[in-house]
Amino acid sequence: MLEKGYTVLDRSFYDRSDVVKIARQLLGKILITWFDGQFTAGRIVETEAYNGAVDRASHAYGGRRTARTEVMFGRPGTAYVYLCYGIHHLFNVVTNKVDVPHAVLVRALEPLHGVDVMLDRTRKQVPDNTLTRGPGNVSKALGIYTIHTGMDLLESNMVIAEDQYMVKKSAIGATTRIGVDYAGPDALLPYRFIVKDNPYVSGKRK
DNA sequence: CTGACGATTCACT
DNA sequence: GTGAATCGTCAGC
Repeated sequence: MLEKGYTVLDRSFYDRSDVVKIARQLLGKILITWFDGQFTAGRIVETEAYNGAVDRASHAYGGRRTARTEVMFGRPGTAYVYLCYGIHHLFNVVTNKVDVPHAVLVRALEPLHGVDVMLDRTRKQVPDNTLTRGPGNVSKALGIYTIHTGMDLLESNMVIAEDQYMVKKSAIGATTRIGVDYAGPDALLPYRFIVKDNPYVSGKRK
């Protein structure tokens, strides 16, 4: 099912303690879904790290464990999808060991496969750089909804893979996270990673 | 049970 | 730059 040359990331990639490092290393990796026989994939060009219990910007701040946040306490490599503003579905991948609620939000992709399907799902006419720009658009283009929360990204029809492509270190930028002003001092942390100059990267901040 | 609100996006001024 | 859309989640009563 996977394109030749794509390798699904192993559990060990996610099963590490430094979520900030994982967020940075996810740049250049490929998010793939094949729902209803429709294959869509894009290269990750923007991520944000959410550092669990000690991060005021995280849903799991203070170890808050509820029905919604429960998947973040689960196995590394699990999808955490939730509804934001009653409209947008945001896709994250859970990292670190069980009971440590780390997660990385995928904020933007560069489309690789299934652009026609993405256009259909987003009801757009032209494949411009807004197609998979911003976390709400990423999920919409790939067909990701809250029903997919808890899915294993190693053994399902939604995975993160890699190929030979590598993002140059000099092309990676780190900034503060978007839309987390409520997090006080933690809003200032450089936990957002982007591929500089990529047209699919969201936001106006550098 | 109720109310306030959000890891956003888009149309409009 | 401003504001609406829209609903699940969660704290509080």
